[in-house]
Amino acid sequence: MLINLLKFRFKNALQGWIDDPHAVLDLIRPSQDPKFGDFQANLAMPLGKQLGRPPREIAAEILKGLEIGDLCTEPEIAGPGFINLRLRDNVLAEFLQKALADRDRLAVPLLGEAEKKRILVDYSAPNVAKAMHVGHIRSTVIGNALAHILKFLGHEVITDNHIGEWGTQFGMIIYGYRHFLDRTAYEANPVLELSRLYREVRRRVDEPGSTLGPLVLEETAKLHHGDPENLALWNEFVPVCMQEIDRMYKRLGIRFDHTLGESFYQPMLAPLVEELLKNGIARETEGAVGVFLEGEEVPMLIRKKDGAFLYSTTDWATIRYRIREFRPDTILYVVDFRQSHHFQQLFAAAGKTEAHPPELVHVKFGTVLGDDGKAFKTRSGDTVGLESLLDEAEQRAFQIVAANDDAKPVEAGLLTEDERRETARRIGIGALIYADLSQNRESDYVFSFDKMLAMNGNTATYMQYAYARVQSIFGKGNCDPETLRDLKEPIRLNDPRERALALELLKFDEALESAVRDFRPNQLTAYLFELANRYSTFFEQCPVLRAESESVKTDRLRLCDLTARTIRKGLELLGIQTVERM
RNA sequence: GCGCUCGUAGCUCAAUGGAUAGAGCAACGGAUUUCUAAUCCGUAGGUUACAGGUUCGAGUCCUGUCGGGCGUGCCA
Repeated sequence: MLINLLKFRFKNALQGWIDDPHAVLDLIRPSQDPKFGDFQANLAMPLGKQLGRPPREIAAEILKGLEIGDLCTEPEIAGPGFINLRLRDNVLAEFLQKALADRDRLAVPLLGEAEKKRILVDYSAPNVAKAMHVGHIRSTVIGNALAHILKFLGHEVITDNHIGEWGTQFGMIIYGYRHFLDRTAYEANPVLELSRLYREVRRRVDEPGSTLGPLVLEETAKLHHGDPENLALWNEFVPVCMQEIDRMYKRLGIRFDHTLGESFYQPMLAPLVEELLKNGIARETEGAVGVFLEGEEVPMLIRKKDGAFLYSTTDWATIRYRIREFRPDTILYVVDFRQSHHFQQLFAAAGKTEAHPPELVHVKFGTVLGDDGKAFKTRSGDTVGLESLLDEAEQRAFQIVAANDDAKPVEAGLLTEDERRETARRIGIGALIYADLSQNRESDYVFSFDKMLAMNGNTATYMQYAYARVQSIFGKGNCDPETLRDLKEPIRLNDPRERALALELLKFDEALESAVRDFRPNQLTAYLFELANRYSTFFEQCPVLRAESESVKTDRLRLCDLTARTIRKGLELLGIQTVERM
C-alpha cells in the first residue's frame, strides 16, 4: 500500500527524462535502519551511472520534480545518493483507519483482473505404502500456506493431493503381505503392519546378492496389468491407509479441493505411451520406452521393459489431465529438491505434447537432516512418524499451558480442562507448522525435537501470546473492539513505539506479496515475528488501559485491535490458529 | 566423471545487488506488588569457506579452488 503510493509518485517525477521508470522503481524499499527513514529510494546511483552524472545530483533533480510533500516530511539525500523518506504521521493514521475499517481484508488490496491467475498447487502427496513421517510435513505445510496466501491475494487456487498409491512400493507391500505377514499385527493396526512389511521387503531387496527385486517388480507389474488378486489387495490396503492419512490432515487443519491419486491416471498411461511412440516423441530403448530430451545424457523412461509404467508417465498424464480439466495458468509442485532433475525432464517433456503448457514451477524444499548432517533417521533407523510428532507437540504444549495457568492468580480466571487441551493443541501444532515455515524452504534443516517444538523466541507461540495479550486488554477494559473500527477521529501517534508498530502494521500486504513472489512463506513468518516484536515493545512501554488520557487510550486500543487482527489473519494464512487466552 | 545445490556468530537459521551482515537458542547483566515474564531492555559473539573478477556498490552475480549434500535409464 504505502510503497506503491511512493512508487507512483516517483514514476510521475521520472516520467519524461528517464526512458523506463519502471525498471528502477523496484529500488524504492523499506529502510533497513530507522535512522534512514521509513523508506529509501536507491535509484539515483544506477541512474547516475546511466546518465554519466553524479548520483547525488540526480537525486536532487528527482526531488525537484517529486510531488510528495503531502505524504512525507522533507526527503534527505544521504551517502552516495540514497533518498530517505519519512512518512507523515497523518498519512500513517489515514491508512490505519482504512485497515481498521476493513473487516475482512485489513485493506490488503485484491489483485486486479489482469494479474489474477488460476494456480493449481500440488502438495503433500504422501505415499500410502509408508506411514507419513517428518519429511512429509514440509510439503504439506508449505503447500497449504502458499495456497492460502495466493487465494487471499485474489488468485484462483486449486489444490490437489497427488497421492502415491500405484508405484513399486505397492509391489513390495503385496510381496511382503504374501510372505512375511504378521496376521495379528495386521488386524490390530493394518497401516503399521503394512509399513513394517514395506521396510522388511525393502531391507531384503537391498541386501547384497538379493534375488527378491524381480519378484517384487513382478507384483507391481501384475497390479498394473489388472491382475484381480493384486487388485483386490490394493483395494483392501488403500482405504485403511487413506483413513490414517486423513486423520493427520484433520489434526493439521488441512483440506484439499481434489485428491486424485496416481491410480486415477492409470487408464491414461498406456494410451499416452502409444501416442508418444506413434508420433515419434518417445522411442524404444533397451526394451523400455523413453523420451530423449535435448541436453540430457539419459532418456526419461516412461515404460519399463516389463510393461509397468513409471512416475514420469503418471506425472505426464497428470499434467495433460490438469490442463484439460482445470486450465491452470500455473502449476506449483511442492516437492523435495531431490526431484529437481525429474521435474526438469518432465517440464521439458510436457512442452513436446502441449501446445500451450501452463507455467510449471517446482517449488522445491530441502531435506530434513539428523544431527550428523545425513537424512534424518531415528536411532533404530526409522523415520519419525508424523503422528508421534503431533502427539509430542501437543503434550509438550499441554505441560507449559498447565504450568502457566496454575501460576496465575486465581482472579485471572483459570482455564477449564477442555480449554487447556484445546489451547495446547493449537499451540503445539502451531509450533510445529511454524518451525517448518520459518525456514527458507530451499535449505535443508537439521531436525531437533526441541527446536521444532520450541515455544519461545521466534515461534508461533510468540505471536499467539501477543494476540492473547491484546484480547486480555479488551477483556479487562470491557471494550468491544468493534466499536473502534469506524471511528472518524484521526489516530495520533505520539510515542515512537506507537509509530513503529503502526508502520509495521501497514506492511502486511507487502509481506504477503513477498511470500508468494518466490513462494517463500518464511517471508510472512519473518514479518509476523517483527510485528509481534514491535507489539511486545509497545505493550511494555505504552500503557493502554491506564493511558494518560481517554483519547490516547482509544488510539492505543485501535492499534491493539489492528495488531491482533493482523496476527490472526497472518497466522491463519499459514495454517496456524490463535487462542483467546493462554 | 558429469549435472544441480549448499558453505553466514558456539548452535539453528535470516538477509528482492544497496548504507555499519541481522534474529532465535545458548552465555552474561538488568527489569516483575504486571493492561499475562510464553515478555522486555542491555552486553558479548563475524575476514559471510578460500582466491580472483564484474559493479558506483557483492553474503548475493561470474570464474577457479576446497569442503558437504543430492542427482546421474527401468524407485518415487
